[in-house]
Amino acid sequence: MTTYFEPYKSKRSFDEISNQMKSLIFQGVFKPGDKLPPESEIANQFNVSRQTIREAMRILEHCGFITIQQGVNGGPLIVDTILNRLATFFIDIFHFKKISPEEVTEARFDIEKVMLHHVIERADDSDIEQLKENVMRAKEKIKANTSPFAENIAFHKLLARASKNYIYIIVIESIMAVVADFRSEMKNVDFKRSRKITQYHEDILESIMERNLERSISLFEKLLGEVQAVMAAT
Amino acid sequence: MTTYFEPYKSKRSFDEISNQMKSLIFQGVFKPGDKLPPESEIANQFNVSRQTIREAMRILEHCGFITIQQGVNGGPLIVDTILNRLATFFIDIFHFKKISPEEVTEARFDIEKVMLHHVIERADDSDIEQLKENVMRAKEKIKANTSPFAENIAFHKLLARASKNYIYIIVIESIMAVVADFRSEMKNVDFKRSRKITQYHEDILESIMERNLERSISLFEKLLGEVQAVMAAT
DNA sequence: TCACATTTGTCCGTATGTATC
DNA sequence: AGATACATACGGACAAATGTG
Repeated sequence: MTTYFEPYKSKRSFDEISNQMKSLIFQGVFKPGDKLPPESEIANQFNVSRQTIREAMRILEHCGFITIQQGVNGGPLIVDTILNRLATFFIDIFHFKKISPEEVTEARFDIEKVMLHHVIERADDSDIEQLKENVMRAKEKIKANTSPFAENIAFHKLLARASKNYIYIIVIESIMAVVADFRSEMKNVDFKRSRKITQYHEDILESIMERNLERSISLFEKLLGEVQAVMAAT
Repeated sequence: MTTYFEPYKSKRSFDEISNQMKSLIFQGVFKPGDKLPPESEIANQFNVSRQTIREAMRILEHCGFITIQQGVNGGPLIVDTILNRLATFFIDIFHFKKISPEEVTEARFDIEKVMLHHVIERADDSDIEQLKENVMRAKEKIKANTSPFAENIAFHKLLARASKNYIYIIVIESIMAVVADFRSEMKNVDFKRSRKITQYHEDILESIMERNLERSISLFEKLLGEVQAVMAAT
């Protein structure tokens, strides 16, 4: 039995309002960078109280569609932080369900390896350039005796972008957020391993520039071993 | 420059409160099924107004940690609908970023195929049983001349569970939500193709029971062709 | 069936904090 | 530095929903 009619009004006003605003954003009526009127005026326009608007704002804020600033010329600002929100959502699931690092590493490398097929095919000059810069910055950090961890994480996000498939971007971005979260709980930093990982990244980049799928896959497998060792040290 | 000290109090009270409650849930102090005190009492305990608590509740609700009921014996109830929330999040991204169905299908089958390695290895009797029931229900629907679409979607979610890796469960659950959302926007239902898809599912299940990886992969590729045809008809 | 108690949903008015000009 | 405009927060009130006697 399917329903044919939408209810005249959803149960709660703030749900109705946040949904309406969401669909305006989807339609492109509001775009990132646009400023919304202050709470009080939105309340007037919808003919509801400010409290109701505030609860709707909490929802939109949590979805990554708006941020809110206090003070003169403040108020709700349309933004696009939806990927960040998704990443924190993944981290929440991870804490809640107590997923093991081994599980994450397994799926992550599975997925990255199939993704690599598309990267080898579709990476353009801009992707290569960004990957080069990433490896360069990582090597500089190593020289300065600081950890290249952030760059090593970013390398995989850049790979996902080079696949030109947004699903991979979403998934890898989320998984790497979990990986970073794990690492942030680790006490000791293993510099030797970080250096090895950066070295593999450089080699993988080279194999991508050669469009050499076999080599890149086998390098990825070696990288996996290194990462497993790091994750096991948790 | 890293920060060493947390601020005594985060900027906004409702953020502080929702974060505190989140971590209590992570620690297992509150478990699904538990009932929280009514808003007014929570407000008293935190020594803030009811309005502040309501905004914190909006956040927790949106994260999938609580639902709220009105009336006597109502109030906030701890639940675990986090996967549903994640799925709707994916759908939002999908609408916002206007991802094409082709992109989804490509990544989906890439990922499902690597996942299949683990399914073949790890599927236990309970998984097989559930998959059997799923295919049976789909075939019954076809006999009754109704669409087995819901069952066909569920088949892939069951496969993910059989992989015994929670990352796959999360990812496939989310992607299939997007696929279902797509389909819900489609006008015409192609019964012939639905029937073929269910037939492939039955064959794939058989190959899993045989622990025959090669056969299951090749069946998956044929299934991909069928699904691509359906998605192209959007 | 009806009244009642409890709890969320919504409103108004007001005060305080904060960022900008 | 002071005025302005905005979000944050408080308290009290009533309406609507929902289970109970």
